[in-house]
Amino acid sequence: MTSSSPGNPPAKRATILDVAAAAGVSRQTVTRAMNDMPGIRQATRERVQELARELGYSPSRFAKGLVQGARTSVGLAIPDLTNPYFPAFASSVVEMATQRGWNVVMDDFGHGTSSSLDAVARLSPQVDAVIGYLGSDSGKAQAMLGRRPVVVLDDPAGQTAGGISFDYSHAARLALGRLLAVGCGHIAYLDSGTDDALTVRGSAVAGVAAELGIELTVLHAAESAQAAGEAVADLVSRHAAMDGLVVFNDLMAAGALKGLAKSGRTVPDDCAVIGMDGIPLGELVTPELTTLSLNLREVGRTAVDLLEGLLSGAFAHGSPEAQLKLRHDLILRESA
Amino acid sequence: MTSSSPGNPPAKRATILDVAAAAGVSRQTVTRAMNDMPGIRQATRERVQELARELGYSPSRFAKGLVQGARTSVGLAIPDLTNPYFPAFASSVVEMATQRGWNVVMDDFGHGTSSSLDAVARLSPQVDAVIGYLGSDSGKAQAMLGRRPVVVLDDPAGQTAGGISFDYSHAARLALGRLLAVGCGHIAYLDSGTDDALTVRGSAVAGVAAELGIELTVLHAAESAQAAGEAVADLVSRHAAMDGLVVFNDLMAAGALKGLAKSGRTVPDDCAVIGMDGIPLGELVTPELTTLSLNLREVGRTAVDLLEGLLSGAFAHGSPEAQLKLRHDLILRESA
DNA sequence: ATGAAAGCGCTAACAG
DNA sequence: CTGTTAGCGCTTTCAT
Repeated sequence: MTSSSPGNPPAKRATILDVAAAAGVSRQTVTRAMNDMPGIRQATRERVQELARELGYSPSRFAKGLVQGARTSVGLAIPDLTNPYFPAFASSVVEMATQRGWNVVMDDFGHGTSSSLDAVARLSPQVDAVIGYLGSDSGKAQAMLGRRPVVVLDDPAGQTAGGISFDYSHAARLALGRLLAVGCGHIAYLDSGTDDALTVRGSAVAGVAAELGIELTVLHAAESAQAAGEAVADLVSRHAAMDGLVVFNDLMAAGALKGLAKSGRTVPDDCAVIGMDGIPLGELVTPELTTLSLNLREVGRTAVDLLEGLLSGAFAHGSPEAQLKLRHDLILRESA
Repeated sequence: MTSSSPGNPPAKRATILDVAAAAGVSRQTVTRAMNDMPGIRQATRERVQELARELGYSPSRFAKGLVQGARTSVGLAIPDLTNPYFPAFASSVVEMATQRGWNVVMDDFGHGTSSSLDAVARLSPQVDAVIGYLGSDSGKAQAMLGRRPVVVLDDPAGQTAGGISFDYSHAARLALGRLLAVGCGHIAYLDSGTDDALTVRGSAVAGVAAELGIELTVLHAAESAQAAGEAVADLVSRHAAMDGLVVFNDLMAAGALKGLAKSGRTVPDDCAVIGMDGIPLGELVTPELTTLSLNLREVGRTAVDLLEGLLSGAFAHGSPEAQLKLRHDLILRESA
């Protein structure tokens, strides 16, 4: 342990004045000692630092922020840290933010019944900006933040200061093209969600399929590997001819692989499978997953760059330059 | 967009005084309006709120924190968000912290060359406490934080306010017992790290093996699935008799499964494999991974409960009651 | 229902 | 090299 003896009650925090008094100097001298500023004798500096340590003094971040105009802190709102896609994204955001000396306050609204708006409400008093997967509530989130910029991901129509969306039509063309190329004649798409409403990805896939004259079977499952596996097993039992499958994301695709295996189908021979995301998980499953891959580091970097532009005034809030669109690459592995 | 018209420069933030002036009231009235406090006429409240929105006013968290004595904010220091174990842990910490109205500042020190100490240094000015996987630097981290408590995970000898460690001997007994029970005669353990030094887990496994009279082959690999796969493939080519394998964590175990498959070994028939962690990934790989499972929600809850006790003074910093030990369960799936 | 005064803990700008 | 003064933006008394 440090000098704080065990059992110390949650004693009132020491302030700079306590240290100054203990050292018999002014508080300015304490400031100089603590922040390694010039204009102080080395002996004084050390004595003050020592005293500060003994008193367990640490400067109030509020007082400091108030007077110095804080380092920026960004809120990161994530639906579900349990889907490996999101930590991968979070990781790159944290890295980029750290490089800039920002700090990131994380909120995961996946558990319990809380929504992205709850997350933003919790974050709002703590941060200068928000980056997040907010779904269609992003407009309300921006309203909550006022002038502070929100960068929303994957909500193409979002009314926020900045947005990053994905070119799912391009992705769909890549996937469907591949499936056609390997000779699939009966293609299905597994979307996320439990009702019949298509997600943004879903409608892009459906649109491209129509364009290509593909008769697409669409099915739905909750956004988990297990639900995906069950949905696929069910489909296979009713629709034996299916020989090509595109899945909403890699996590669900991993579940689909399981479901297919349990139904006695071999991938890719009986049925080719293409996921979406490009997370490392895809290389760990068997067979390894062919997938529409996003460069997660690029997504994180883009989000942070965009936010920086918004914060500095280089980009106007809500302007077209602040609406970016990223593309997937098709990574061929074993499943298709 | 909100009322802030596009293209607004990073104008100086509006303060409560600006709003008060615009509304022709005093700043207390603005405070009352913004915080839904009583003692203000409804009409006034609405007018002030409207003006505040128009001006893009949001209260300074520093001024507020200074005067109110902040909500607590905890730093979460994580080695690598890319290993699914850590986000799973982070997720439960975030959930528990959110329940208490705390907010969590995340730092991932996995990328670049930064260390856990760098992370703590970045976090230190921002937080009231730290929870994290800090390795053996935890003592220095506690020194950096002074009186503010550090809860370190997986550093049994750590000199911190609180600690949570794991009973690896118990885990090792479970795993080696299982391998013996399924008839393994040549057991290996794959540890994390590139030199010959054993990790805490490694020495527990070695100790129990000795206790049980097992001649254990120990190998090392960097903490990634790929490195683990290569190490195992290499071992198998030199040591064909190996028929049982315990692995440092599930991610590496997943890689080991790959390595074994590529070497033409069938799991579990040719070689049984047991991982450690119990993350969902284990159910997605083929064959599904038998593993020493930690209840991650419990770990997160325990860490946050412990921190709460430390913060409130219910537990003395560094006392034995603040050193907790958790146990793994053996979850039998397909790989052993 | 509203306003005035005081002060949270710190650092920047000047003194000395 | 050290101390004094002022003020960051807000909420808490306490008046009115």
